[in-house]
Amino acid sequence: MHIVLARRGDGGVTASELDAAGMVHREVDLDGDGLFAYVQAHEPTDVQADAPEQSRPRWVWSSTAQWYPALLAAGVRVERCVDLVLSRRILRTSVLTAGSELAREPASGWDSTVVAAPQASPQAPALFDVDAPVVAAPLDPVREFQSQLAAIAGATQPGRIRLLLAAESAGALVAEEIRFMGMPWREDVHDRVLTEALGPRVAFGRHPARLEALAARVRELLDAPTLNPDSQTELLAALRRVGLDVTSTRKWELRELDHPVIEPLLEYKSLYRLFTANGWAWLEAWVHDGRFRPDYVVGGVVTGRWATSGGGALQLPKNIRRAVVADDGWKLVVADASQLEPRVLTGLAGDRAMADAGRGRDLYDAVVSAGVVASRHEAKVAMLGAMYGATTGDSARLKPRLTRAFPQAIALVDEAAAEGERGEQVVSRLGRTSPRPGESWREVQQRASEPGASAVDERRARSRARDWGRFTRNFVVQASAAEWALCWMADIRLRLRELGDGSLENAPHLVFFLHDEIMVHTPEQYADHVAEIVRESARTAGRLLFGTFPVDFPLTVAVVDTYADAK
DNA sequence: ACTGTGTGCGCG
DNA sequence: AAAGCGCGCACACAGT
Repeated sequence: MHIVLARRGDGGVTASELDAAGMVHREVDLDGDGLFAYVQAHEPTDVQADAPEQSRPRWVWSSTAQWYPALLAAGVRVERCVDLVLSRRILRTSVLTAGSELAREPASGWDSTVVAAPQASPQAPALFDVDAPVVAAPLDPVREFQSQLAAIAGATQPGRIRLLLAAESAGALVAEEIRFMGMPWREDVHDRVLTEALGPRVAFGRHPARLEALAARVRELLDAPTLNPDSQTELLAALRRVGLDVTSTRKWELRELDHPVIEPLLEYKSLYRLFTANGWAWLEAWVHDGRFRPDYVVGGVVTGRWATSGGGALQLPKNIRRAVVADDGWKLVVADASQLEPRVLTGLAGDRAMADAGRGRDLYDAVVSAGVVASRHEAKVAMLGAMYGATTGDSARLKPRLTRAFPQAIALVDEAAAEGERGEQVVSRLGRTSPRPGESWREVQQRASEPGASAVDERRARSRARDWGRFTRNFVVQASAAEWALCWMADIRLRLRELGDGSLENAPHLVFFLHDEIMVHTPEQYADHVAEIVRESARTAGRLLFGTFPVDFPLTVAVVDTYADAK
């Protein structure tokens, strides 16, 4: 059953209970507290956990980021939802629903809705702020949902798009639950890591001693007493002045140089990065009461990957992962999918040879064993290059061998690239569709095809076309991998509810997600069970995306006290 | 003082 | 080796 929640002008909420055809058969008016009680009453409890499917509601709301934090703060979890804003974005851009009224209607408030995440004080999510309009225009979520149902029903492959929307919405629930619970973060450990590397903390605006010492050493060795080593321009000039033939200050270029300044300079850059990106300022801004609360943006990347806004949760450097420590009596279960993208490509292409090669073992080792390339490193470079569209170097050189060994898989990405070069859209496994190239792209292509086109015009057009082709080549794989990860995580979330008392606070719950990796914070006694769930959910995700096609998705699973020990 | 762009580097 | 995909963030610097 679907229940649509809508805020009324008077600050209350109307719950519209829909029948199987999507028509309203009952409306209930609720105030703030009444909403919590109403939602709680409709959620399956432990006792009803195996109640029939129909009895479990799917909450339909404008956006999960808008509605769910207050429910969580009130102690109410929901099992399933429809996030209308996220769903609409998919439906309006997918080629599977391109013919629907929803896709053809002009943009409305539903498209411009800013899905504001609760900010400022994440540990105390605001309860319903009745004065804050959810959206600018009065939008009717019942009507919107019905319109989306119609679009799905008319889709060329409704099952796929339906699964995608369910996964996207489940992801939105996970993102809010992660934000609500937070990732366990030991401020004292983080401080120790920083102090060991940089020296003791100093006042705001100053640089720690170790950083200052390295900067002084660099100035001395470059004979540049006023050099600001953070200035790329100044640094490049100073390096050239001492006779170093460099074109940039990137570390992989510096690393190749033979000069006494290189070592302290590289160390300076590394420590400076730690200091600015994940130093004490970051700690103060993002960690409170022993929890880091990532600010995920679900579907924030065109491919459907999550993005973050602030906090940099997707870029936590390895050297500070020591600060992620399970609570006393708890464990972290960290799992990542091994070689997710090439395995997803295997499923997309239905490439039996590749599926057989990778079954139950490291895929890159398998490519070596098959005699395709000589080393694991080569296998990895060749595979990634094929998916990213490498044109030079070892990767491009090895590609023909990969093509001979796995013709179907390589043909799939080559075809995606060719479609992109023609300005066409490409589609993920479940229906997420790449954007059309922009106006300027089309103009460049158009100009090159006209009679008076110059060689420069043609070269530019070819170059831009190839650029876009590399994007669409990667899109089909990355977007489908993101779908696998969403299905994986959504299934983990549902299974975890069956452990412990089913609450978030006292039972295993997700605390981190990173493209192909998840982390569960769990009471110690459930850790092994959680590890098993995580593996089982990977099998489920594979079946959801690829049915009976025998591609498997092995995981690396670690039960640890600190994230740093996970790999 | 504010905004946009380029550079560099962290992650997958 | 550091190119071939997708990001966010911090800083320097140039424009206003």
